[in-house]
Amino acid sequence: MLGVCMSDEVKSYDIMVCRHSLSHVLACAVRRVCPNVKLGIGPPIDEGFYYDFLVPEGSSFTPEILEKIEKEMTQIIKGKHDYIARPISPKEAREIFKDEPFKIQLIDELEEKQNAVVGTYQTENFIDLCNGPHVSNTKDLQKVAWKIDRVSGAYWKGHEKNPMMQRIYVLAFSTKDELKSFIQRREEAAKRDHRKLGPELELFTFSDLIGKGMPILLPKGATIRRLLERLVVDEELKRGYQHVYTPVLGKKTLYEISGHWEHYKDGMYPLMHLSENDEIVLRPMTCPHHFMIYKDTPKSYRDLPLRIAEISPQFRKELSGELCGLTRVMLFTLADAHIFCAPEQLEDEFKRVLELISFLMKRLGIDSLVSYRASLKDDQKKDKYVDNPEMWKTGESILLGILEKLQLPYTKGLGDAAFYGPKLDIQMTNVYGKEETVFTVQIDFALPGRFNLLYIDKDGKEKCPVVVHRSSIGCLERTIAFLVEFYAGAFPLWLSPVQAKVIAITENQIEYAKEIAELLNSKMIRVETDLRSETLNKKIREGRLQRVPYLVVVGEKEKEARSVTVRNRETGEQRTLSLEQFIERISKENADYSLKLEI
RNA sequence: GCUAACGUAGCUCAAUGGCAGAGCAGCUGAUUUGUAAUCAGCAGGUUGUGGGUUCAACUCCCACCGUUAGCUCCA
Repeated sequence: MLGVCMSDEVKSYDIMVCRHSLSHVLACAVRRVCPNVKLGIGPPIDEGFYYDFLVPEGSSFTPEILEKIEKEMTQIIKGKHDYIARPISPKEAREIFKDEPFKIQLIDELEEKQNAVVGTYQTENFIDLCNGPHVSNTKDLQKVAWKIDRVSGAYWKGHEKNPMMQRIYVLAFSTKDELKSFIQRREEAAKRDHRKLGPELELFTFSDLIGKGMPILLPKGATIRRLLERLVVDEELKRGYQHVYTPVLGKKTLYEISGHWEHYKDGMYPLMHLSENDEIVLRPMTCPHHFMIYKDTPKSYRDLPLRIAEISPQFRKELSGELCGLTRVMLFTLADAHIFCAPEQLEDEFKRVLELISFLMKRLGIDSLVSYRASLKDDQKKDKYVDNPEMWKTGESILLGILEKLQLPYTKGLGDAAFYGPKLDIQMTNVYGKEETVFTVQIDFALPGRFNLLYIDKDGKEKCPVVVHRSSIGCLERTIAFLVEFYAGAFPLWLSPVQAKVIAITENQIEYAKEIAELLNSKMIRVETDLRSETLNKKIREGRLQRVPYLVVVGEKEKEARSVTVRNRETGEQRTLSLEQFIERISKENADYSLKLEI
C-alpha cells in the first residue's frame, strides 16, 4: 500500500498503528468471551501490544480462554469493520463508559486537563477511549502476524496501591517471518540465559535451605569471581586505592546518621536486638563504614584524595518477585570504594574512576556494549532524597558538566539517583534486552556533612570533603551473570574456569596426559583431564559442551613426539605443537588477557 | 510484596483419580577408539513441604517453600 521505498520510520509507524488497532480488537474479543471484565488501557509496545483488564475475583485468563479470545480476534478482523473516530464530550463519554470505572477515571483526568473533547474509536459495536491513530478498517490487519504471548499482572497505572489487573501481551509484526524470527531469537536468548547456563556449566546454584536470592558459587563460578577480584584489586592498587576490610554489620545509629534508615529501610534486613539499646543491622551499603575509617584520624588536605576500597558483601532485602538469578539477589558482593576529596579534586577523581572502569570493561571485552545514564533526582518524589536543594543542584550540574566534557553519550534517568546524590550509571542489557546497572559512580555532597567529615585545608580552615561512591567492576554476581550471557558461557581464555582439557585417546596415553596436566597446573593454567575409556568423539563433545577453550588431544603420535594436538573452541581447528610450545603460548595468551583464542 | 502459571530421578520430559516411567547423566563390565554421543547390565523417587477430600491422590482442595512472566522496587 505504501511505496516500495518505505523508510524504516514509516514502516515502524505503520506497524505501531496496526498494533494499536489490534489492541482494540483484543479488547473487543475479551469483552465477548468474558463479559465481566473491566477495561484498562492497551498501548502498543516494541514487539506488539498489551491490554490490561480487571477480571472478577477468582477468575483468570486460562489457556483455554485465551485460545477462544484468539479465535474471536480472528473473526473480528475477518469482519472488515471500520474504525470510526468520534470525538465526544466528557458528558457523553461518561454515559457510554458508565460501567467502566477505569475509563471514567481517564475521562476525569482528561477533563482536569481541560480537554473539552474525548477521543473515541468505534470498531463494530465496540467503542474505546482513544485518540488513535488507527487503520481505517480491520481488513488492514489481516496482513499483520500476531499471536497472544502471555498473561501477567500489572497494577492500574503502575501504582502499587491500585488494583492488580491482568495484562494480556500480544506479539504483533508486519510479517510472519518477523514474528517467527522474534520468537526464534527469544528462544535463542533463553539458551544463553545465565540462569540456565550457570547451573549447566556448574558456575552457581541455589539452595532452598540456604534461602532465596542467596547464590552459591560452585568451584567454577568461584574461579571466575576470584579472577575478577584479583584483577580489580591489582588495578585499584595501581591507581592509588587502599583496600580495607570492614564488618558486614553496623549499629542502627550508624544508618540513622547516614540517612539509610530514613530513606532505605525497606531495602534493609530487619534489626537484630542484641540487648536493650543495642540494635545492629546487616549493612546494605558500605559507605558509613568507610566514613568511620576517614574519621579514624584527623585529615589534612594533604591526605586527599583518599581512596578507600573493599570488595564487600551487601545485604539487601528484596521482594521475592524482584529476585532474578545472579542479577538480583539479597546478598551480593560489591567491588566498592569511596573517594574522599576536596571539591576542586572532584572532577579529576571522577574521570579517574571512569578510566578505571573503562579499563576493566576492555579487559572483559564489554566496553562497546554499555550505555551511560545520568541518574538524577525526581522533584516529584521529595521524600526519596536527602533534602538539600542547593547540594543537589551543585551535584547534578557537576555530573552533567563532566559528561559533556568527556563527550560521553548519555541518557537522563529522572528519579534514578541515589538518596544522597546524583550518579552515573553504566548500563548493560541482558539477553532479553532488559537493561540493568552494572557499574555506578555517584557524587555525594550530603553524607560527609551528616557524619561531620572534615579536613584542614591549606588556609587552616576546616572543610567538608566530597565523596565519590563508586563500584569498579560492579557487583560481582551481576557482572558474572552478564559475562555468562554475553559470552554464552564461552569465556575468553583468561576468564575460563577450565582453560584446557587433556584428552587421552586410549589408556596408553593416560600417564602422558597426567604429566601434561601437572605441568600446565604448575604454570597456573587451569586444566582438567578426561581419561575415561569413552570414544574420542564423546570426550570432544563433552569438552565442547563445557566450552573449554582448548581441548588437548594426546594419542600415540603425540606421546612419541612429546607433542599435543590442540583443538580451538572457536574455529574447531586442530594444531599439533610441541608440549613446550603449547605451554608457552597458552601461558602468554593467559597473561595477555587476550579476548580471542590464539592457538 | 501483588497477579498468574509452574514444581515428577542430577538434567530434559512422560504418566488427566486406579501398580510412578523413558532418554541422557551416574555406577559396573565389555570396548581402546584420531575430533560433537560405543555396547550391555545395574542402580536411581515419601512426585517441593505439610495438611485435607477420597475405597484410592503426581493428578482434586487449602497452607507454606521455591521458580518463572510481568507490575512495583533496584546494584
